[in-house]
Amino acid sequence: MELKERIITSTEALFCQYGIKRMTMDDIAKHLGISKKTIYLHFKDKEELVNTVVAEMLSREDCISEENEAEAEDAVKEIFLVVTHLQDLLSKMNPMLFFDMQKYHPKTWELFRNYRYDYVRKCIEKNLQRGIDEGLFRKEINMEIISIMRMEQVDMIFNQVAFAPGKYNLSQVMTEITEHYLHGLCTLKGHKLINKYKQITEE
DNA sequence: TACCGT
DNA sequence: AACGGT
Repeated sequence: MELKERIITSTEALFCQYGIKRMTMDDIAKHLGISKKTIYLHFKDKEELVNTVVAEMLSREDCISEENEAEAEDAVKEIFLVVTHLQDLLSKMNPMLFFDMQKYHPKTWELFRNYRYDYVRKCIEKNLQRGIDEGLFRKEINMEIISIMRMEQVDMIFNQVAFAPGKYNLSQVMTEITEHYLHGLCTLKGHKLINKYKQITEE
């Protein structure tokens, strides 16, 4: 693997484990067994490194979303796949990553926000249309409003005021909120699938 | 690696 | 004092 790629990959792993702030450029260099100077040969400053790492993670998410869409036999299943993937992702990530981004890297945070409002919302709308076409989601819904609501729901999971971290874990909150979302969305035909996939997931 | 500026 | 940057 090329050195620049190695720097990105290794930094991503460190950020996921410890957050951004706690990882100094010295730490990153040490973990790679290279000198700081070498990092600065490929990245102008820490800001640029952070940006590149996050952009890489987001572009990987694009691919996974497309895979989920193709693999799922219907729109309800697609939501289950997305949630499972998100839970897996979150379990490997230190939430500090998000807070550090917000607090110390506003440019990167904006990239992240834009991604959510452009790409993620398109995915949600596509899923809604799919579910309607398949007769699984109620066709009366306003897709724009519901897609925005769904994104806000996912944001809420991180709201530490609403969901005290010690009291609930992210997976549990995510599962509960998703189930509630599906119940408001589905037709009778869709509800049967919720129960079917729920049982499979619980096993 | 040592060093400087913030 | 600690950390980004040289």
